[in-house]
Amino acid sequence: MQNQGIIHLDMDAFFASVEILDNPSLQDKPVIVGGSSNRGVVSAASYEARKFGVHSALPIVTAKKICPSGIFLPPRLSRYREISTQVMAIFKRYTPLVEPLSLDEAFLDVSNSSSLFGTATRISREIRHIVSQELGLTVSAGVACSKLLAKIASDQNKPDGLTIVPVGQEKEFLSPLPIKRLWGVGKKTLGQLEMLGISTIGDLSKISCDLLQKKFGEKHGAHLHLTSNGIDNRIVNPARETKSIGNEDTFDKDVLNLDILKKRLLALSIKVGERLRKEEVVGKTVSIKVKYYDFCQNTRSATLQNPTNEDMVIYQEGIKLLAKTFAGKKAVRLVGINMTNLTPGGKPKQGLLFDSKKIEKRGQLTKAIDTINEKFTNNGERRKITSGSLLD
DNA sequence: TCTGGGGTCCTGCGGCTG
DNA sequence: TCTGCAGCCGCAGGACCC
Repeated sequence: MQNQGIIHLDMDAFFASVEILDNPSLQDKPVIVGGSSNRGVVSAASYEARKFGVHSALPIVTAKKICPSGIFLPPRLSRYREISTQVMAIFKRYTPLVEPLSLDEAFLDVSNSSSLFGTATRISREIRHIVSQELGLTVSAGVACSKLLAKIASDQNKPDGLTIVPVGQEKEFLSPLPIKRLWGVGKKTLGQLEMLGISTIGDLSKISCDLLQKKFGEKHGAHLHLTSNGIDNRIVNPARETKSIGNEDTFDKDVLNLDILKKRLLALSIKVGERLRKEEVVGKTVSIKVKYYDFCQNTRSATLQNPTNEDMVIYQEGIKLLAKTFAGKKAVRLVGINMTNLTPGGKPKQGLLFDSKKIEKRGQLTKAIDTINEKFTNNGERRKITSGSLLD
C-alpha cells in the first residue's frame, strides 16, 4: 500500500494577501495586484475581487472594466520573496524534504516525520495553524500518496481548506473531476480532448495509452494516460536546479526603432548577468525572444564557446541574435533575453589567454558594480549604476 | 475582455559526424 | 571518393505551469 505522506501547500491569493497584511485597511476590499501599465495582466486577485470575475492572467484593462472599485497595486516581488522565505522555513520545521514550486506553494514529503509529528493530516493542520498565527496568512493543503493527487486536492477547498485523499480511494477522487484539473492539460490539450468527447478524468483514464501517444506525442500521451489513472511516481525533490535565468519586458508602446530595442536589451542583459552572478552560475546558451505588435514571436539562440555571466558578453550575443529577427522592420511589443545550459561557477571562463588581464579587470568592475547596486538599489529591481563600457 | 513575466519540458527539423 | 544511415546536438517553436 502506498504511503499517504505527501502534502501540497498553496498560499491563498498570495500577492494580494501580502498587500492586505501590510496594509490592513485593504481587508475585505477587492485588491488586484498586477502590471503597472495598462498592458499588464493580473498577477493575483483577492477573493473579494474574484467575486467580480477578476482572475490571474486577466488583462488589467479588462479588470478595471469589470471591477471599477478594485484597488490596483503594482507587484512588490522582493516583499513576496521575503514572506515566502518565512513560509518555507515553517514547512522545513516538519521535514527537510520541501520542494518549492513557486513563491507560494510547495510539496512536502512527511513520510519519515510521523514518529515526531504525527500523521500527514495532523502535520498539515498544524502548519496551517502556525502560518496563520505567525504570519497572518491562510494556506490551503492537500494530503495524498502522490504529488499529483496532493496538488489537485489542495485546490479542492480553497481558500483556507484542507482536503485528504484516503489511501485506496484515489480513483474515486479523480474520476468525476474535469480534465482541465489534470497537470499538463491546458487550453490546447483541453480543446483536443473535448473534440474526442472526453470531459472528465474518468473518461480519459479509459482511453488507451497508444491512442493518446498518437494524438499528443510519446511523452505527453503517456503522461496523460498515467496521471488520469492516478499513477504518479515522482518524488519530492528539495534540490531542484535552476535550468535557465532570463528577463523580458513589454514596451508601453510598440517599438520600431532599433536603438530603443538595443537599450532595453542592454538593461535586460545587465539584470540577467546580475542574477547569474548572484546564483554563482555561468550560462553557455544565449536566447532572445522578440514578440511583435501582432503577437507573432521569434526566438533566436546561440551557444557560446565559453560559458559566461558577464553582462557585456550576454548583451553582445543578444545584439547578434536581434539582427536575425524582424526587429527594426516590424514593430516590437516585447523583448527578452535568457541564459540556459547553466553550470556552477562564479567566474566567467576566459576566452583567449592574452585577454586574461582584461577579463580579470572587467570581472572586478562588474563585482564592484554589483556590490554598490546591492547596497543602494530599491527592492533589488532597479539598477542604479552600470559600467560605462557597456553603453558603447 | 486582448493577452505579463518567470520558468520547464517536449517535439520536429536540419546539420554534423562516424 | 562518394553515398546512405544512425545518432547526437543545436536551434526554433509551442504548450504548459504559477
